[in-house]
Amino acid sequence: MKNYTDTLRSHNLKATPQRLAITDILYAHGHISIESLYDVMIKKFSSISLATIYKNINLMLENSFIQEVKLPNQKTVYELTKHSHSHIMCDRCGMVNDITIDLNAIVNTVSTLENFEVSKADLVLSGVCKNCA
Amino acid sequence: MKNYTDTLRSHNLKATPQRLAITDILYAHGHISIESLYDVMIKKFSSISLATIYKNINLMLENSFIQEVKLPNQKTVYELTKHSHSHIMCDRCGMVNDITIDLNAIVNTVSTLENFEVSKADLVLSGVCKNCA
DNA sequence: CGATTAAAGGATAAAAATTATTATTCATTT
DNA sequence: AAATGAATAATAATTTTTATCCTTTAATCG
Repeated sequence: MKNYTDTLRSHNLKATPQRLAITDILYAHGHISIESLYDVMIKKFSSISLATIYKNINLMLENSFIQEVKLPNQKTVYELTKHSHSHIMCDRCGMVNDITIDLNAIVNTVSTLENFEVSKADLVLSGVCKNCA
Repeated sequence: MKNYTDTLRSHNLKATPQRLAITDILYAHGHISIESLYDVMIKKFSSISLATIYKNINLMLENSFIQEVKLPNQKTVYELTKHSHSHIMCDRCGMVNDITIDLNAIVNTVSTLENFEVSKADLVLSGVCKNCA
C-alpha cells in the first residue's frame, strides 16, 4: 500500500494519522461519500468528529489533492486527483468507476461553435453495470 | 408566453398559481437554483413558504416534469424537461446554457468496451463564456 | 354555477448537512 | 527535547431540506 505522507506534505498538508487514513480509504475505495468515509473512519478513530472529515475534505479539495464527483440522484463522492477522466455509475448497485474517454473532439467543436473556452469536462454515464445486468 | 396549465395537468399536477409561476420562471431563466427560485417567487407571493418551493420541485422531479442539473462547485439548478442535451457553464459569471452534442459514439464505445449498459449521459463543460473572455 | 373532496399552500418544527469556534493535543522544525 | 503553528475533538451555530398540522383552493360532478 502506498504511503501518502510525502504526497500530503507536498500539498502543504501535515501528515496526521487521520489524513493518512483518509487517503488510504480514498485509495482503497476509489470513490466515497462523506457519510461513508465517516463510517469507515469512526472504526479506526472512535472519537473522530464529523467536522474533522469535512475540514479535511475541504482542505484537500482546495489543494487539489482530491476532487469531488457530483452524481445524478446520489450523494457527491470524492476521489484522489489523477489524470482527467470520466465516470460510469450503476443505477442499481451505485458502483462508480473511472473511464478514459477522449473528449477532445467534443471540446474543440464546442469551443469554436459556441465561442466558449472549455477548461474542464465532467461526464457521468449512468446505466446498469455488468454485474447487475 | 406559453401557458403551462395543461402540461402540469398532464403530469398529474394541479395547476396552482404558484406552480404556474414556477414553470414560467423556469422557462424564462432556463436554469435556476432553489435559492434563486425562492427569491423570485417571494416577489409575486409575499407569503410563500420555502417548503412549498421544495415540495413542488421534488414533485415535479418525480413526475419528470423538470430535471436537476448538478454543477461542479455550484448549487444544483433545475430546468424544464426537454430533449436530451448537455450543458456549458461559465466559471466567471455562472451562466449555464444547453448545448446539443451527439454522444452516441461515446455511449456505444463504453457500452461494448466496459460491458456497461448506458442509459443516460450527463455532461457539463465548464470554462469561460464569450462575454467573460 | 355551488357543493364536495382530494390535494396544495403556509407556518412552523424537526431533521440533516455543513460550517464555525475554542480549548487541547500533536506534527514538524530547530 | 522544546517551541510553535497547525490539527483534532467537542460543541455550538448555520444552512439546507423534510415533515407535520391546519387552512385554503383547484378540480370534479351534480
